[in-house]
Amino acid sequence: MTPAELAQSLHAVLTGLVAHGAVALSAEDLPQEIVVERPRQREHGDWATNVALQLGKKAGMTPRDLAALVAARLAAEPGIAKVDVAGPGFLNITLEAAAAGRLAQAIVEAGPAYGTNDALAGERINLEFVSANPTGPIHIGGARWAAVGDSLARLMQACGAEVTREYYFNDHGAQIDRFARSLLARARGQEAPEDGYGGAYIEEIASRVVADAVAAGEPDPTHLADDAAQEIFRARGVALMFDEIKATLHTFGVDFDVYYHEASLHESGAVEHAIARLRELGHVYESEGATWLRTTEFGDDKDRVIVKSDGDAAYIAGDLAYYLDKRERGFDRAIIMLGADHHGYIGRMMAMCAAFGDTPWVNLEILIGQMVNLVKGGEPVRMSKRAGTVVTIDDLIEAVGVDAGRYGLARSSADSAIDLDLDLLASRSNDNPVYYVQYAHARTANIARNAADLGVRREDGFDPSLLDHPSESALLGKLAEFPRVVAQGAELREPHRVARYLEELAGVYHKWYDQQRRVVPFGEEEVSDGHRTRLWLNDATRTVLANGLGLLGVSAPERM
RNA sequence: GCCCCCGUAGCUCAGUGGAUAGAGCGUCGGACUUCUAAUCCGUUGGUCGCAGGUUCGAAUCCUGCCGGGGGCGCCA
Repeated sequence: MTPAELAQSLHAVLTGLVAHGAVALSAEDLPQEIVVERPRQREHGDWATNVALQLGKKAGMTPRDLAALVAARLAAEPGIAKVDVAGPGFLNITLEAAAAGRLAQAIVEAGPAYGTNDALAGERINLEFVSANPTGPIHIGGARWAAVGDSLARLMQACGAEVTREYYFNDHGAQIDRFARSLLARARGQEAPEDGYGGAYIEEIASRVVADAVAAGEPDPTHLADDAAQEIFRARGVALMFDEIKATLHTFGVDFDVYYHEASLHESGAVEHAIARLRELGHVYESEGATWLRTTEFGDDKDRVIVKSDGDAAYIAGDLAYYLDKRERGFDRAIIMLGADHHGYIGRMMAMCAAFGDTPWVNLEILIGQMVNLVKGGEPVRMSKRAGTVVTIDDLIEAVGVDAGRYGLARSSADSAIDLDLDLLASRSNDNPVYYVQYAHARTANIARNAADLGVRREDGFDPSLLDHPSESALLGKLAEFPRVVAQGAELREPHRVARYLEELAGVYHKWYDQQRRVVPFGEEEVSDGHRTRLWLNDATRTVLANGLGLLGVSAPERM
């Protein structure tokens, strides 16, 4: 019996009480979703609900009296051992071992589907993340969005959404020009320009641009006039840099469905189209030689220039066009993940969304994630793109591997700035919780192998009433929480909840392993239903660990 | 000045109104002749930044302060 099933039973009981006039409430007063949770104290039972506390006042009775009414009826339901009223009016529910234990079989049979739901079924979501400019390798901050964004996409897919992962590829504008000038200068053996980029990768890309051009039978671009040379370095350099970024992300387990070129918005007329649309809607005006969007009408602090007085589109014009394009491509919801340094854009972006007639925070959602600070030897690491002292995803992968890197970045709330201790991560010690979780999975796999060798087969028997040890009850309860974690993680856009849950699950599993060790028969012992049933439980745990790690894009090793 | 995020154990961090606030690491001490000790058990550890408010109940919601981080361009 799962918490969701209990919630249904509770709802049925309450509906019955209302129908019989035992409680002065109408059916609409009942909460849509009755919260059934694990009580903190295990001795309080398997599950608890505060529903009587919530409804007591509305029903004109004390929460305890209401709880007592519910308890009497709920206790009569099959599979429920007892229902207690505690404290101010909590209902503490204890299940019969068999009712709790059947979950093990249900999980194994559901396999990869266990934990999924259809809360977002039919919803088309465009999730834009990373979107780092191709002027250098992706640094540690971008790595955080790669890990968190990809996991969020997986979570929303687990809830039935159709998710498109999108990377907005800025190949247009002043930063790209600086990048091209930096490449050219380096190729000519000159100092990087004042506002340019430094670092070894500039040298590498610059020499590859020259080599590629020569190999293609073109003249050495270093010898061309500045403008022509710079254009070659821009086009080829951006392409090379972007290929590297894609390859790195792929190694990191993150692949995008769409790489959207900013330049294409300007070339295709999408920008003019968006501006024309806004003009039609009456939100555009001309002033001081520039074209403005009246964002203040929709809550922004000031109006925004969309076409500068020199006739060039302002950066936000690209955002306007891009958002409209996403909507016209059929997405119900555009979600954009940005770093904390971009939070100031939220106001204008939401105003822009409203100006198009859409609903802010429904059709457009902006997630802000805080910074990643690096610590090495107890000292903060200063990063500088110009000096080339940037810690990149590649550095991270090299130091700790993909699994530890992704897990380390995804296990903290994006609302918190995190300190990544490079020494700790690089030490490859078991301080890293990813090993704790992965080891639990490897252990389940190992037990399954041993069981198979000794003739313990799931299909030969399953008796859930045998799962009556406290550590088994704890493990079953934790397994039952998984679907709720998935649903909440997706709804709140907080993949870190999955990681935290897995750490808890691994903990109760390791404890069970330590206290039971009875999946495989010892010595002359005959294989019994006890062994088989515990194998079901072992394999159910394995299923959930694998499903959870899958949501984080972290591997679930069979052996460690 | 205005806006956003954070402030919870020595450290890194969980905890979207519920019961005695948790985990890992760290300290100290235990457990491998049987399925992986990358594990487990015990021990140590807290004015949840401060002050008010909301209510049956606040780490959680509201207001004000304090401290840390980030941001407030006809840059991209």
